[in-house]
Amino acid sequence: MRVERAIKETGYRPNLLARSLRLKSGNLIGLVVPGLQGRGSSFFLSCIQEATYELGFNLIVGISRNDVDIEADLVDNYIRNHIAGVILSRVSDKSRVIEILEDANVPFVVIDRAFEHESVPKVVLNNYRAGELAARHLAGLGHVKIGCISGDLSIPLCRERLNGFHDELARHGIALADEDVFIGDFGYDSGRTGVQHFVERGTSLSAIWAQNDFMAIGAIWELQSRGIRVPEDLSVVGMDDMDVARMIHPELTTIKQPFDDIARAAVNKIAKMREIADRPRLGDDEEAEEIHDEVISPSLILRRSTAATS
Amino acid sequence: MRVERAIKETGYRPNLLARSLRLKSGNLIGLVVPGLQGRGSSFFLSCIQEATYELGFNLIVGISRNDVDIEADLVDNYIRNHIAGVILSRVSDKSRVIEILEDANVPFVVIDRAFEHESVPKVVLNNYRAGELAARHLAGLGHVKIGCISGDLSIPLCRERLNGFHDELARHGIALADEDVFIGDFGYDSGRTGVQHFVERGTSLSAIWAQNDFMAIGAIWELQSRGIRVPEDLSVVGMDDMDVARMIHPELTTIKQPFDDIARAAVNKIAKMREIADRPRLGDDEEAEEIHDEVISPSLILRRSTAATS
DNA sequence: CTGAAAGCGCTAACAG
DNA sequence: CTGTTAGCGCTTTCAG
Repeated sequence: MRVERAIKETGYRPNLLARSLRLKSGNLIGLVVPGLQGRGSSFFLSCIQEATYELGFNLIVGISRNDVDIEADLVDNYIRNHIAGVILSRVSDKSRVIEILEDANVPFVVIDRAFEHESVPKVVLNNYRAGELAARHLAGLGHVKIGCISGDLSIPLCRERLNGFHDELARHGIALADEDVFIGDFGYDSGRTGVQHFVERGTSLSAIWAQNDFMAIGAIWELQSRGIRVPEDLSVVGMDDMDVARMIHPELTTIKQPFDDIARAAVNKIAKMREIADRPRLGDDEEAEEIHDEVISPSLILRRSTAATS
Repeated sequence: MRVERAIKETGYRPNLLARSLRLKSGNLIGLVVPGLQGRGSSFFLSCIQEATYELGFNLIVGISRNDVDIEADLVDNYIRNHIAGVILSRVSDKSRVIEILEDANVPFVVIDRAFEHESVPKVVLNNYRAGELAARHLAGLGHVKIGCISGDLSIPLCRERLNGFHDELARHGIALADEDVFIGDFGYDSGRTGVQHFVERGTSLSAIWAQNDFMAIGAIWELQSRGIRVPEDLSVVGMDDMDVARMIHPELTTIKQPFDDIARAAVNKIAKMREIADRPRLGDDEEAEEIHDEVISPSLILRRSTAATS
């Protein structure tokens, strides 16, 4: 009582480190991403930071640069700092971090990556639905000769997107030929290469869906520099809805990936897992508290890079 | 000796939290940025993360969203986590964080912001030189009617850029009229507004320098949508050399801000300050160990958005 | 050179 | 309800 008043009056700030040491869990949440360049990572990071801050956590950011050793090192470091939880973005199959985290009994969530067999807590976009949305939009505009610039099909996420795209086109009676699918790497340059590929093969596409905005922008760039007008001659749809989607000419029609929802869901999940771990186990029937995967829905953002066939 | 060997063999990982508590300084470096959206923050962040990682630190990222209270709260939180040092990006004049950090005796560096009177450790771009480079390039191409889309002139950094631009033009016998300087806010939209402003006033510019790439891209967008060709009718130079500079049509000639050098210099500076603080003071003549401000040089990146006057 | 002990600032458990 | 105490895991200091 007396001491409490004194605390208020002095404006006392507890030493969080000592607290974390004692509690064996601190106020730090760790994020591991392969890189910050290529994708919408910037906005995404911003959303995660906001979500962590709102829940009173600090965010540690680590970049693995697609190196599983660095990745493991980062996570090891986090654990030794008594991290409260870890958010893993697009971890590779060879990654050891999942078991490291499980061994250390640290809550974690995988985002932006669909594992096939492993059962890990995750928050993912409904990628199949993203493909469907793109296909429905293009088919609705009357296009029948449609191509896709995909990511590597060994990545489940890309496969799902392509499946959704393919299936929805089929429902409209449109076939997606293998030669009309170009495999890119999510970079701007591979969008350009994709168009080069299509043009050189002499295919007469009237619409293209690229599986992210950067490839879509690269595609538009290459089309324009070859005198092919967008959308008059060819429609292009992107994916993600990055800032740049509005900055090019014509503004890019795209499938929006709601990064803010994904970020918030991931942080909330970790907070919940930590809570459950802390709670004293009253009995085995607590098993009902199972953590479910979160699935987030994409949506179509209509701009000016698509048009109806004439 | 014996215990050391045992440590090696067991693969023992020290608890960094306990270590930090004991040492009163940990392996965390904090970064405070106003936001991650608008500017080159993504690449910049990536560089800082890399630099911190190489020196064995973890990076905490905080976003102040231009709110001085959030900013202070973030820094307070860092301090209570025994942060090893803090990198402040573009702190405002009203910011209290500087004194908070000084009171707590925590090493910090200010980047991407030139204070006028305060003497704080900082790593800054030579902004005056950036203006000079843009002016020299444009003047060298034969332009004489040249405009500038600047940032707010109450920000010293913007003033310096404009001064360098103005002075170098003057050296080429070119006057920069007040009405040919538009004040933007570093956002894409204000680049568009700037061009609208110039066009509506009926000024017949043949070249524009925008103080960042986003404004430059907005300007190009607006010019193109009004049927003004870049660079045939009007040359545009940007600043920063963001990824998007290569993604637009025509590719953007710009003044490169070497984020990687700045990031590395900032982290090194903090590491050095911490070292000095730890070192037992042998005498007052140690004052020679003064920390100097680091000044980084910009450079011109030649692409396709500028051309000689015909 | 090795080992024991103190203490960083906190919380949880226990005694008054 | 208040106050004391032990201990989180480390480093540093001081004895042996």
